Amino acid sequence: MPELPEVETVARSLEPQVKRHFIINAESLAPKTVEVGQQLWPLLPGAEIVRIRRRAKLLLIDLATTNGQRLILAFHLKMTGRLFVHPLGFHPHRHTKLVFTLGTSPGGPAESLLFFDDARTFGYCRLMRPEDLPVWPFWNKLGPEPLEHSPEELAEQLSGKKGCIKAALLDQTVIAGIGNIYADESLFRAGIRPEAHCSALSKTRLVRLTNAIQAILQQAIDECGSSIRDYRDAHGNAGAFQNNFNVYGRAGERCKICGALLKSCRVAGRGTVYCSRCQKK
DNA sequence: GTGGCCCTGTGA
DNA sequence: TCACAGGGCCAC
Repeated sequence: MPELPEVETVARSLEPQVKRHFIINAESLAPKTVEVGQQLWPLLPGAEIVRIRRRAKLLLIDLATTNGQRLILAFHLKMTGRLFVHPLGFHPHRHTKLVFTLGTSPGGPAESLLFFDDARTFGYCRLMRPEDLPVWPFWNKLGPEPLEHSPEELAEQLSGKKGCIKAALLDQTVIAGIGNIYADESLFRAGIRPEAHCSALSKTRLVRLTNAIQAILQQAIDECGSSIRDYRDAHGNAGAFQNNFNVYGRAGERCKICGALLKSCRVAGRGTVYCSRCQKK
């Protein structure tokens, strides 16, 4: 569920709570959650949290160890991953995968707890050195950030692709950070059918689409993301953008623009909702 | 290209 | 009870 706006919101809400804090202890309650980097785990105690940032749907925690080495904790929240800061004494529950004990000096005392919870266990974390990032295939292949390039540049990314436009939007190597919700919402706003072939779309329509992507992602960030059921920011607050959905989750309801019944189908293996009157191939 | 897999909570 | 939700990866 967390897509670009949700991960951005988590990063923004997490940073003021943990930046310049030190990891006193790092405990993994579910070994599979740490996909890569268990051998670096002993370096975590004493490490300072320098920065929280986002790339695509990844949340990155930049760390400086006691001997000045840099480390990166990369989280993919997938559908149900959450990062929360809790007061000391807060107990892990059945979905808690990682517990970081934090303090404001390297040797303690402990002052707060950072939990990584994940009900569906699709999420993961990788502990890496900075030089490991560019040789991580997933990272290496990520496409451009949709809010850091012009609509024309993003349209160019989509223009040569084979297959349907929704599959291209979900492909993280084409444009990074878009998932099922924002793909459907962007296609609706641009008046394009999800199953339209990229090759059949004019440059004008592709630019209309990339403009829609930018507007929707920015509005979603401004509203702290979309909360369907699981997603919360690092304070536990829900987002508000779900109130603006035109199509996602509204199959069988009326189009807000034309009143037609919204249709659902499967495109690129994902549940897809669209308006057959407002959206053309 | 599609479909299965990972996994659990939800709702019909 | 069971379909469904879905990001990324993999086999086909």
